[in-house]
Amino acid sequence: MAAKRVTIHDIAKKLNTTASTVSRALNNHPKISDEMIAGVRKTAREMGYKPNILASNLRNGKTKTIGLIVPRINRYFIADVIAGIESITFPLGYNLIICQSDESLLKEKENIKTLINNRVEGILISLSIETTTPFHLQNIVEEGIPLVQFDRTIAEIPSGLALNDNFGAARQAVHHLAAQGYTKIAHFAGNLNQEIYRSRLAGYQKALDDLGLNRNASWVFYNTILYEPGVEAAHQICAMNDRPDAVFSAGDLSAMGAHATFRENGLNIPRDIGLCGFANEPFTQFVSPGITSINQFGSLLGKAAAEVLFEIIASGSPKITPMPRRIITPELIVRQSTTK
Amino acid sequence: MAAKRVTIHDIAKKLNTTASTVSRALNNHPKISDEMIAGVRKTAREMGYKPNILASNLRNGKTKTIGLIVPRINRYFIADVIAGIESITFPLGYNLIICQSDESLLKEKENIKTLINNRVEGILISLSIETTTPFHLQNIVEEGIPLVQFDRTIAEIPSGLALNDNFGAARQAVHHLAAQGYTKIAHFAGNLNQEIYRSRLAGYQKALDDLGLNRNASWVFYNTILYEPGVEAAHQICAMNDRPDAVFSAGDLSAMGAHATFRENGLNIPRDIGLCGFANEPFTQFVSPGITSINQFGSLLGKAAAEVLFEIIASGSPKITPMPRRIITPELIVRQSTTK
DNA sequence: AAAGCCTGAACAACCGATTGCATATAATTT
DNA sequence: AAATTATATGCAATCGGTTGTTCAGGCTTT
Repeated sequence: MAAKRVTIHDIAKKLNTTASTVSRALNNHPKISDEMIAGVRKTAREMGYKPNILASNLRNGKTKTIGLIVPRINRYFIADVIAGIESITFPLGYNLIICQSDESLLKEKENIKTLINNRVEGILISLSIETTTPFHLQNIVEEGIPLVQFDRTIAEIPSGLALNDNFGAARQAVHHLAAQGYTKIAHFAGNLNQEIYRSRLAGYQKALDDLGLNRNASWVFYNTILYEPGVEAAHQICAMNDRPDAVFSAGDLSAMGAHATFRENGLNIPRDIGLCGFANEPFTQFVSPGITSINQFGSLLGKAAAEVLFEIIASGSPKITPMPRRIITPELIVRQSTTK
Repeated sequence: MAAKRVTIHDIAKKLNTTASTVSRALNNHPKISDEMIAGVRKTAREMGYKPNILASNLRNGKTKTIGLIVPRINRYFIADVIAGIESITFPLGYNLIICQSDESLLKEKENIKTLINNRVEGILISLSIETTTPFHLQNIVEEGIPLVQFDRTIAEIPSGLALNDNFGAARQAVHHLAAQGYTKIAHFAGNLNQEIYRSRLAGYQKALDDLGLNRNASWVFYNTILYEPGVEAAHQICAMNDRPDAVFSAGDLSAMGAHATFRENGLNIPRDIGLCGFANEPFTQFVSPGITSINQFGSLLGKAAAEVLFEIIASGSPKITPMPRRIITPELIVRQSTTK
């Protein structure tokens, strides 16, 4: 059983030729006779030859490997993104090394070191929540490794980008709420260290301005994307004198927390209060009333990120001007929670 | 700018020594003087030396790479499993090559070929839905590559295993339903080509027998794990004269379809009909009433699978008797849908 | 028929790290 | 002081492909 791997030298010996000829024959080199090619092919098959990709890569200075760093794999959205990335890299013969930063800057740095040591030909990264400076990313660029940030990104570094149009999507969501007759719109924001949540907040604010609606500072709740903070914020809203009549949340989980809390407090969704989430998690369609949300097309985002990376790789230099970027337009999925 | 990678030869030249000494120094070989070690370390750092893992692996005949084949990455459960696997492999310095079979036997075969060509040191696989014969897996074993199946498995092949106790969990769920006073229990089964769904069905049947309850053949619905089939089956149930008073589904999505359909038809859950799913998808806790389900501990399963693989690898032979296996005990999460 | 050209294959170096064996120098023993 | 042993390093082969250069033999050209 696999006692010993067959090499091109073994094939060469059997055919009384040399390894170089076998190598060229297997690669359809033009200067090898057709009979030789056929013969090598045949015995290679008979002997169960499998090329050693390591040796080939060592010689060629390639690794055919892409590194991927994500905060955590077990989120629906991220899993979808990974699926999209894989669908691009695998057919091209590239391997994917997947690392989790566990939302820790320290682990993210370690991951980067590992990937550099593994001589990956490119790195795809969605930043940890603790990442607010780009210094460790600088290492990647200095090593000459093509870099693409996706979803959670930071600006002060030259890299490819694959992003959702968070600003536009947020703006669209608020416009939708207004079109449904809601005028006092609150926002559950995320951690403003992160670009994506700043963009969603900005989109929300821009829409209010567009519409001439009131920007009430006490209607914006920060760090409110998980379930419990959503419950908490909803309680506060219920207790307000001048209560908002709609919530646009930067995350579905907090929207879900609010959903449950509003109903417990006897508020009817969508009549008394409208509710819109972000991410289109599967549960948004199953609860009753269904929660309007924003589909991020994770798989598309993953594909876009991988494509941008291969663009950079193909260019031969890790630094092109301008660095390529791809913006995915999310889709507003309207459900009962916002349709009066 | 990474113009050129620093090698041990470069370090050797700078120190007027040889590559072998540098190599030994970096590996703390006992016969190298402390000053030499310190000196090499220092200049290595100064020159920005990064070991070329490819060359090292080629020389050692190792690849430090594990292959993973899953039907599809974008399911919550699978993502969780991958996270678990990664948490074991990464700290050990192993890379993961992740492949998706897209539920296709053909792609699964291709994936296996790719992984063998990549000289992975082990393969973790959860089978595609089309896979009913083990012939292609046989190739892996013949190549001497340690193999572990997890979640979706097939019996007729010697391999490590990491499984949920589907039989026991199903049985427990039905016992729970009976304890709540339900006596006419239906089952939504999956595709019986797959061991996991056969086990769940068997656990269901065993529980009925344990309890002396009626095994009514028309109360078992096959290929009913997705949403739409769940809706369909629920309609059929509503139309029955002798209607079941509870459903144990082998999947959460079909349970969700039934949940919606029963309510549309004016049935009260849990009073008129009990409902239990399988997988503990996030939405089961958010809908109202919450759906009792079975938590599969994907992350634990992934860790178990990886650990079993490393056991086999450590044994030095891909075939040990008996092949190691690990059974994860899922947990019944009781919610309102089954508590009268 | 001699010179030149083509074609196809062999030779050998190389990618970068590892390691068994040989060896020079220093340290120890008698 | 000569012989033995230790210690630290150098040498060279190796892992398995790849590729620039060389070379042998047959074919064409004039």
